[in-house]
Amino acid sequence: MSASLSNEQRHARIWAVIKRIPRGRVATYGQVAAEAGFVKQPRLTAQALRHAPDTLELPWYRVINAQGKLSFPLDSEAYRRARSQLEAEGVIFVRGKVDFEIYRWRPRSAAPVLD
DNA sequence: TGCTTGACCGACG
DNA sequence: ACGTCGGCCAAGC
Repeated sequence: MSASLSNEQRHARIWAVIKRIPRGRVATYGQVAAEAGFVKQPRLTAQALRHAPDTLELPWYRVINAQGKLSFPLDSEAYRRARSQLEAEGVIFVRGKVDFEIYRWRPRSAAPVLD
């Protein structure tokens, strides 16, 4: 990816991807980063989320880690809010984990490859 | 400027 | 099913 991209631009691209995650689906930090053009940089997604203004009203709770779990302490307010939001959208947790086979967001490829 | 810290991830033991 | 380790890279101090 371009190295001359400002962090603000990076965050903006990541926020744009997060906004595309539909109700009742989830995406991993790594998936979001890759979708935004930053392969193998899941931490950029975490960072973009930390810096996201509330006014954006991002569906932050739809971004979970690659283990299918929420990246918050079980006893935290963030965990409770994210989990109840997801459950309200129909996402089922089994032993604290979400089943990617069912709930993973599968965006349509923007550039279909034909051979 | 250099070192530590993350809302992370995949490989390995 | 864990815990550890290295890779990753911007922020904060």
